[in-house]
Amino acid sequence: MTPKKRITIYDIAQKLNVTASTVSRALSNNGYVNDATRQLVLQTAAELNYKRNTLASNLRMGQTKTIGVVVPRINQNFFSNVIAGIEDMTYEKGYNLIICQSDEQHEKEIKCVNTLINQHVDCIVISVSADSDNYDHLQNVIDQGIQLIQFDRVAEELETLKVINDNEQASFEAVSHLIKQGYKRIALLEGPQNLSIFRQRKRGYLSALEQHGLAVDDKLIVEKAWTRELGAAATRKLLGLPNAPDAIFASTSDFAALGVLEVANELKVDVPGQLGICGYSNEDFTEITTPSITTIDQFSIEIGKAVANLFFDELKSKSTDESPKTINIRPELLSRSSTLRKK
Amino acid sequence: MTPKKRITIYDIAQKLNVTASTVSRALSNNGYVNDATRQLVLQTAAELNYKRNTLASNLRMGQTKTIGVVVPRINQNFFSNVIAGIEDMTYEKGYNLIICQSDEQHEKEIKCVNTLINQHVDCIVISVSADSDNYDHLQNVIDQGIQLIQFDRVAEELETLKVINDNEQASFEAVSHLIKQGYKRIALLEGPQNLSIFRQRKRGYLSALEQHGLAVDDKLIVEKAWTRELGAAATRKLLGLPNAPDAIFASTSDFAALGVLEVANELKVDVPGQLGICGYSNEDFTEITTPSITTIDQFSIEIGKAVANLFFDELKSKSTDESPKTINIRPELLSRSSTLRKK
DNA sequence: TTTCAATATGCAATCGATTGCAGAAAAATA
DNA sequence: TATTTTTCTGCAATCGATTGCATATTGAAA
Repeated sequence: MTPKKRITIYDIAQKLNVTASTVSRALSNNGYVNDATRQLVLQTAAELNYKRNTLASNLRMGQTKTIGVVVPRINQNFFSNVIAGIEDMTYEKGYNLIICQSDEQHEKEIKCVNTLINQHVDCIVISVSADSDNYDHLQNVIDQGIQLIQFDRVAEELETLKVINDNEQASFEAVSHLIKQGYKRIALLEGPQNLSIFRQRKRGYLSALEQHGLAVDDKLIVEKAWTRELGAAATRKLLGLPNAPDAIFASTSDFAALGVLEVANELKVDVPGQLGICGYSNEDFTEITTPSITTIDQFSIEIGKAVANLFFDELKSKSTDESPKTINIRPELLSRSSTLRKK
Repeated sequence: MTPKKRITIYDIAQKLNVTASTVSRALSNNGYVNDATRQLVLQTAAELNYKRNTLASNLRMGQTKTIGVVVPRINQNFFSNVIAGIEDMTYEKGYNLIICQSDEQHEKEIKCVNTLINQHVDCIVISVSADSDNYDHLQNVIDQGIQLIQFDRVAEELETLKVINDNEQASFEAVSHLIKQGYKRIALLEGPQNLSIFRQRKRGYLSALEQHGLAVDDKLIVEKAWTRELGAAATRKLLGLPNAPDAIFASTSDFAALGVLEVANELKVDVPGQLGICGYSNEDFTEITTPSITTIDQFSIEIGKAVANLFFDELKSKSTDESPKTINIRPELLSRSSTLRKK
């Protein structure tokens, strides 16, 4: 790779015996330029294969038309769908996405956010990592005057734009559904309680039990069971209890639910007959397993679109006085075979 | 959002009664700076919450420490894993990734590439979209002096660094495996033949048949069946033939294989007894289906790492004379239940 | 013909960080 | 003490695009 000299507006200017100002105006279609001159510039630019240096332009304009996205995992269905949703809306408007992965690590999340700040992105979109409990880095984003939008896993205490699911409601519905199907001892696989979404899901679980007059049994609540492996391990333990559950609500993720299902199949426990299983987030595979897994659709693509729309709305309005908006996307329970005892 | 004035090195300089040069040297640890001064600068920078403006820095340095990645779909397992692999290696070295999605559209791919060129990324990594057959935009990348690395779906005629799978070999092995399992009429779901990977896979299929003395039946070869839906449709057609196949090699993707399996299950065709199914690329779900699907692991994360390593190697060597390297990652056949007739 | 507005282009500063060169100060050597 | 070397800091240019202001030209209206 010879680091070739790139063509700049000065090269075009020189060739046409005009100044860079004129070339710039012609290219950006800004201000007065003689039509003949403009045509010449455009033509020469094409001939020389000129590419605008976005760095220089952005530096001058103080605006990058770039949105930074920080998610725990790029390759998790929910997140990649949200990203796809964002991309869908921002692409048309000529915005770019820089995508970072926090790997569920607080330290890496901080680094990602700082990089994005340094890159002068116009907006940072984030779903915080599991082991985050300090949000100085996000406060920082705000202090730097960068638009901050949180989605799904949000730090509630920060006053920012947010796009969230009604997790408590969805969780309530899921557990109510299980109860209506005749399940009586419903276990909960819960996520890290420093994340509000998992607190909300637990709340939904508890209030559904209460509303239907079922007692809460702490032995049926398993902490931090949110991977396939942890879901499997939890299931082994739960099914070994003297008074085993007849349903497991994997409020953490479908991956956990998959772990549950696999152990159930292995132990020849009939699903949904002896054990009901409900997951969360409608990963693709939930439809394919035998039996298919009841889960909750979060409308991930819509979340992404909502994020993008929030950003553009805010751009237009510029109103600082109102308190920041929160968009609530209503999730939907998808009842599938893994919980359908009654037809 | 009040677009606040950000702190620059000039602000720090002013506060300490030195020049920006000194501040810059202190912050980047470059050249001579008195130790006391350096400490002061560092401290003041922290106090004022200074963030380096990467745009300005990059403009000056002519290097962005950013790698652009263009893939057809972010949310396809194979690609997100490759990205994860790249990220893994580049993150340590302080490189950023800008990720773009071509949505399998040639036009969008061109736009993505141009944006990345404008952004002055140091390297562009790409797996071309399905409907690409013209590679001027890639030639352009090279002409602009930007390192270009192709992976998986590559334009063979372009002399660039490449990381590929031995598709022909893998395909050959898969079909040989089917033959050894006693399947005699093996259908092929083939991908768009403008992409070399699909041509190679077809070649592997053909040579395996030939080598084992099986005749090629054109009726068993279905064009462009590479989504779940198309795979399903193809299967319906194939199974309706007077002389139906006893195995289907979905060389396009596991999604197509899934479509095949679903139709087989629906029609109560026994898999692997009456019909063998083999997919391609080891998507997560292939392990979960009933029966699990035989497929080919492409070692996607390794591909990503290889890409990153190629880039860094090239950075070091700067040797232009050699012809560009191609790294061949050997894929591996994973035989699972969907093809195991004999134990 | 005079006057004013519209159009076209250039000049020079700006965005923020970096760096070669030069001069000054400090330290090391003769 | 004189001389050389090393360290420290400032000046000013640079990266490439944009834009306010000034000047020049053209055309239209008075």
